[in-house]
Amino acid sequence: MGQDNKITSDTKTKILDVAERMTQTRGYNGFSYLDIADEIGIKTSSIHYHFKNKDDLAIALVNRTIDDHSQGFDNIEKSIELPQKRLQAVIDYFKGYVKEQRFCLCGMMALELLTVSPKVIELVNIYFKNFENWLAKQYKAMGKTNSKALALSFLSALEGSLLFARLNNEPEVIDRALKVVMKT
Amino acid sequence: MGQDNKITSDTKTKILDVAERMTQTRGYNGFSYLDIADEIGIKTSSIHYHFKNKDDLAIALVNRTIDDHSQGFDNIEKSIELPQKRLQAVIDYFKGYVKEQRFCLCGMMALELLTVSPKVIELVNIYFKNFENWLAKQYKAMGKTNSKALALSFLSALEGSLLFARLNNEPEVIDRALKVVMKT
DNA sequence: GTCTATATACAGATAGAC
DNA sequence: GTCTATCTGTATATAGAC
Repeated sequence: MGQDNKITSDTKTKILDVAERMTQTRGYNGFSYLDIADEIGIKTSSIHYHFKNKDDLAIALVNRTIDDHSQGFDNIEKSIELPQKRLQAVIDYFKGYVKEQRFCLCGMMALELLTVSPKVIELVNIYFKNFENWLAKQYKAMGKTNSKALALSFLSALEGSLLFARLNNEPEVIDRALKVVMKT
Repeated sequence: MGQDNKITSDTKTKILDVAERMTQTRGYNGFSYLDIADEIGIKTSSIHYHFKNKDDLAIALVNRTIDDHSQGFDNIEKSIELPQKRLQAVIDYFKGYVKEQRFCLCGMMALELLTVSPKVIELVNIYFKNFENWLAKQYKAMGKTNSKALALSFLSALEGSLLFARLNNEPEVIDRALKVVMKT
């Protein structure tokens, strides 16, 4: 989903890229500025220059994901005609997380709810509202009257099955878990 | 699910109780021995006496949850006749987590996959296998031929919807998300 | 079984030189 | 924009007294 073309490779972007991956793989409380700095080959004070504190970094991460996935949804709609196939494209995108042992960034943040700032949680909610609305739009285009309910079921099954798929490195678990909401 | 009757109140049990709640609310990387000690009113060295290191604590937590939920499943089968109602009992149990801002303990551990020991992950897998098998058993009792697939769908939707229900303190989200797998 | 005292390591963060 | 140096706080953990 979104652009795979990370053109820029300035420090700020590198920091975001590494922090994003670490948040998805280890959780937001599972890595430090030193972890990022060491991987990039800079000092922690340089990270503080770009992101005054870790909370700023979290906000930047979620904001970037909101934008990135928003573009991703647009791209899917432009390139794929059938709503059903569009949903499958989303599934395939998340299946791609499994091999890298990534979880959904906003899902991870949502789970760390009580340890991050309210601003981050507010943004996480925006991310999921966007996601849910887009899914409902697809179900509506499929002629479903209960499109909102189906969108919630899809999203829940997606996040939950991603948890299990990642646990044992079995991407196909996602397909199996979502079969019910795909042929409803 | 399981026994609500925590009879013993010795230090070891108190530690487990607090650590369990903190793991479910803040994540396993979201609290320290000092957090536990302060809440109970003891010193961190006393925790180390009962659990040599934090990994031992994690293992004890997951083992206790496996036992507790195993009993819970037995109790549900003994007290409820209809498989459909049994599934609803499980849903209601997890809905109870929401008001306390708890997530599934093993789900949380599964998400922190790369920051906990292999032994913990092994136990988390056992927990979910037990859960899945019990669910499949209920679906089979309902006359479903695809009981294994339904069990996976149920479990995925449960974990995923719990994430969203907890995010905004809306227990009913779980019911809405699971409607599809409940009337399949 | 719980404490005090202590050790080592690392966390997030800032001041100021270059 | 990145560095060195430093600060304060906290993490996990151990030794040994009581």
